[in-house]
Amino acid sequence: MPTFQTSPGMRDILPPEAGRFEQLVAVFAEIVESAGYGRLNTPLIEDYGVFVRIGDATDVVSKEMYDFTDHGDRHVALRPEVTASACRAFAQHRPTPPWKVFYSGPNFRHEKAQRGRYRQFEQVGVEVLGVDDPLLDVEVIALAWEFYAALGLRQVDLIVNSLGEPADRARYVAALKEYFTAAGDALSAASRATLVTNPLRVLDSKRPEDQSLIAAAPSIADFYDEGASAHFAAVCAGLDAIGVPYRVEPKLVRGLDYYRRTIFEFQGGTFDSAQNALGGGGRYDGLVEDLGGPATPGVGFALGVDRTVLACDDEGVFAATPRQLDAFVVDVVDGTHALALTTELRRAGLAVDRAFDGRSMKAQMKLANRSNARHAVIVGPDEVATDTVQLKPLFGGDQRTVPRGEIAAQLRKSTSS
RNA sequence: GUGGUCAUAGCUCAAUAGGUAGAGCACCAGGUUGUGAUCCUGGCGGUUGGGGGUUCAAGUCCCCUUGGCCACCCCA
Repeated sequence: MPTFQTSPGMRDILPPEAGRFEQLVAVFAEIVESAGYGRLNTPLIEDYGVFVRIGDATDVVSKEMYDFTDHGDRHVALRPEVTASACRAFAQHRPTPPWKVFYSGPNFRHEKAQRGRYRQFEQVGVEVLGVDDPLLDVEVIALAWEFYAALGLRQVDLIVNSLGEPADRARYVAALKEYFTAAGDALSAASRATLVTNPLRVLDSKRPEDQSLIAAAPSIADFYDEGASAHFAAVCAGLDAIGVPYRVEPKLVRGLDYYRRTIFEFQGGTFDSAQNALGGGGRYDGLVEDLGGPATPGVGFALGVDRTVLACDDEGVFAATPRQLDAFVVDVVDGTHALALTTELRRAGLAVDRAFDGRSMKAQMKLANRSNARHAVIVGPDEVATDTVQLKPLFGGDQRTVPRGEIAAQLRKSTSS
């Protein structure tokens, strides 16, 4: 048993899996950069207060924050998400809107881990600040949609809803409170507690005894004012126009307090568990202001990379693909010829590996095979004497003798063909 | 944080009612001295997650502990 192992909920991601994560982020970056989004890097550690705006009543803040007091006696926290940081950055630097940014990186939540749910988890996401247009909501949703499609995922469901304007939401919350309170003991004890702290979240209860009550609960759709109603209608019409399939779910609420109007969530169809959300987002028009900036509309999403990768596994898409090597140098003389050859070939722009420790030819050939290189470049006493190398294709084809000076050119030729 | 469940070689798993731990894969080395992916042979490899207890004897029973998984809480 090793003396040390990863902390609970933390994990190592080994090659080639870590490379796969990297590639996934690259796919995401390509899509959003092509749409005019620029990368934003914010600190992993922020003032605790930045994240409190996510919602005092949410567990994310009340009990799952990785917070501590630093040596300067500042109350800080590891970020549980990036949206609040992005808004803080906007308020601090005041870039000219519209400000379209994307990010990727780790976030932290101190909660009990499960598969696809770690204390340190990766997210990719976008945020746009300074635009009220519902067509932007559509663009943002479409980017996430295209991302899943680019990975090859097919079983992803898009759920959308609107929480209305703050006043609508307040009236709805009041109505919900009244409705569930009237239900009395018919509502589970746990949900009755939730009703006090965060009434909207009662709709998210998965307790069987609550389901019929939830189904008959008032619908947010009946509380929109004209503006919110028009905004949401425009979002739906936009999605229709570009052929992004979605389902309107009036009972969809999201956990964070800052959401206003449009909210959406992507669910993985292959997950046979409650942990089926791949990502989600929405509008958070008041957040920048809450963080001390000017009143600024905002919309964005965050997608969980860990679960997305699991979804890819389930659907058998986006497999890890290690770098294809051009050649593997086998030196059965003393290893120094491999040193010279790998250096020369790498300088020539080729991807090349070799063996060490003076292993037998058979062992080196096994390594060459395992490396998945296209060719083995073999150097033995005979080759040294004649200033040549053996070039052996590892995926079929005849081995041939190549003058030492031509190996780079030969390799490049067979690589490009 | 609560509950359930599991934990044996690097990996996937075996081991009758408690009786001194096995296989496959992987890895390494050979198969008449320069060539891999197949095949054959051999080898390395575990104080059965850790600690304590019951017993003549524990991988197998009990307690504690650590971690995974599942559900809940909550959330991406």
